[in-house]
Amino acid sequence: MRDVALEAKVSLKTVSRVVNGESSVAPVTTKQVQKAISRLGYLRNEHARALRQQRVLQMLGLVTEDVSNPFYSAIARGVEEEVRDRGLLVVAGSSDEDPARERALLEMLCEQRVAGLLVVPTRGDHGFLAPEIGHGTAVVFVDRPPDNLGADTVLLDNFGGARSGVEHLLSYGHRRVGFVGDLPDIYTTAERLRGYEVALADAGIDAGHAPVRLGCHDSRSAAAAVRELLELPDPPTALFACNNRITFGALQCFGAMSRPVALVGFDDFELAPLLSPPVTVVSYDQAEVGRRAARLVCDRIDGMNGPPRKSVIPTTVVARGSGELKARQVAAPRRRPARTRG
Amino acid sequence: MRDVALEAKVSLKTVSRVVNGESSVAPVTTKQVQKAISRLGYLRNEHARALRQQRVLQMLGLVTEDVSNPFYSAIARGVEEEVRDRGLLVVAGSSDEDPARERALLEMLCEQRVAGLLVVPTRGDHGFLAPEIGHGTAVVFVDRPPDNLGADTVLLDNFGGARSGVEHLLSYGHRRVGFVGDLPDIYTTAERLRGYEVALADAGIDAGHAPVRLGCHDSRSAAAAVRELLELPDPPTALFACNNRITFGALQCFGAMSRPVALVGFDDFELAPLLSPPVTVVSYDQAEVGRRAARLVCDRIDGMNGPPRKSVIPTTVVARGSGELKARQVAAPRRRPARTRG
DNA sequence: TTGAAAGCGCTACCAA
DNA sequence: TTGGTAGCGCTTTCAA
Repeated sequence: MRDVALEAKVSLKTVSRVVNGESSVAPVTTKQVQKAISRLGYLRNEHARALRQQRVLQMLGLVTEDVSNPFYSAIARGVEEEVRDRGLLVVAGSSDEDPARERALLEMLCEQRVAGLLVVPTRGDHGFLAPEIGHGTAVVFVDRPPDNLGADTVLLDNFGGARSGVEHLLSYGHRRVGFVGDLPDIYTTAERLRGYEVALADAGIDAGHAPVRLGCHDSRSAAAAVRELLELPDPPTALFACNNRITFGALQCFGAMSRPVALVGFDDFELAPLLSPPVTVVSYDQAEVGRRAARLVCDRIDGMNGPPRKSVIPTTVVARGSGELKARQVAAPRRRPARTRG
Repeated sequence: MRDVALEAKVSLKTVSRVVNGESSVAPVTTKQVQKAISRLGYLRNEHARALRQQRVLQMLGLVTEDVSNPFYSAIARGVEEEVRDRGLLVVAGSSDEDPARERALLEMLCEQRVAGLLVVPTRGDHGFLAPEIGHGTAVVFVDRPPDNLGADTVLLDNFGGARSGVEHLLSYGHRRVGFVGDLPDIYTTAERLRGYEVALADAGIDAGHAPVRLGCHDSRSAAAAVRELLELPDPPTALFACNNRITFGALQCFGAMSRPVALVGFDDFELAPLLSPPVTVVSYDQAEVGRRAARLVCDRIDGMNGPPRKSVIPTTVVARGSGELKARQVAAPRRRPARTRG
């Protein structure tokens, strides 16, 4: 900026005024300065601006489990759409469900003085964010509530969605409905499992002895778990898949079977209508999760005070075929012996 | 930091030394300072650091067409993995193929003084980046080369991949192979179309009259284009889909047909093996695109000079079923009249 | 081992 | 309409 001032033969302050589009500059001077700017390829330094103005960076931090998982990248997209007009950029990082990595990311983002933070929290305590929130950083928790911390939160209707999905299966005559999910210490898994159990209980089915497999974090392990369930002495005729990865695992497993059992999965995905049978899912507006979180965080940036707010995104069952197979249509699976015994 | 100094009853400089882990501080002093830091919840200000040190922000900017497209989010993931250990964060933005929006994003990122820029360029001139590159910003172009600018580039083997994919189809006896793609002013489309044409020409087929449909940017329009091709008087018995969106469109269209034509698509996707028939694709390591681009940009950040480099990611044909239908197996499609005529 | 002072690039404030 | 000066929070340099 100093160089520009020299080049244009005006004062530093005048250049500053031109760069910031202040009105009180003579058109001739403005021209001169702009010429000097483009001659020198000058670009104003946001650090110095932010420092002087006691401002934060025009960025939002977004920490999810994995930026390449479609669920999270849809959220990222929603956030971006919502804050585009405010000139905010989005810094996205993947925690890989590792609390240490998540904390490292969040602390880096705080040091960079981002305007706000959107977090899909891993398990464990997030109390370390309390001082930041105290210092004015806007923090919103997404998809899972924070442990040990009061902060704005956007959640899905996990319980209601899972319950409706399972009820949907029950309404087609199934009595033996399996559940496959990730670790139950993940909030969404626990809530969906609860929805499943309540749906069973309401139908007079003993949820205590229901065919449940947990701890599946990828489609491979989910496929193995599904196979296990289908090889039980009294195998389920229908399956509830707790998230998109589990659904993919179940589909992998079905690929090897002559006839699939009924299936409803939590999370919609682009190719669901193209599979055979097309996959019935518990669906919701994924980008809206991001948009709503961004709105909450912007409110706080704009100075809104008050107690933590909670926003819940509704879900709907989208029937496509896989969830409408009737219990009596589903063949009692051929009792294939496990490979090791074969 | 001043407050911490007062609280710990030491000088500003001593606090700075502790914060930066410099060795020349007495252990007792260090303890005191650390206590004061945690009491006050102090966090150092990266703006002031960057300003004083004439440093750039510890961030990489990544501008793609759409962060929620799996192809681009896989790249983002690759970039993140590669730079994680260097403590770099990734700011990701979507251009939506709009040159103005892309330019706005890139200029914001430059103003924020990011350490480097990774760009999947839209059509149009990128000469406006030349001064930035001159000022030392590391820029790498990804997936498409820059117009009118010398810069490091990571590309796929678009030509070779498409050619192999089409040759694969030809080897199953097809003589009438369709091509559906996006606008040909997108570099990847043009290269893949060229690969298609060369493969046809090498097989003695007149590429000039081949069934080609371009300008499809989403799966909807791709599905319409595929339908058009299949309703031609002399319809193709095989189809080459120019990218993942086109492939999805073709699959949508096939869903309504009794028997699909042979299909090979550029870009692999998670559910490809689960469709019926499983989808044969031209595949490559998506995350490696991001990793390699990140390596190039880091080299430049580390001061490497020299002429622009180009890195080409190899592709392979992954045969799964849809691309191995023989020409004589594919039924001459029933000549369904167009809806308006029906 | 510790501290004082200068200055990074910019804008707020006051003066002309 | 313009310009000078101070200072944002930090690190660098030099001195004690």
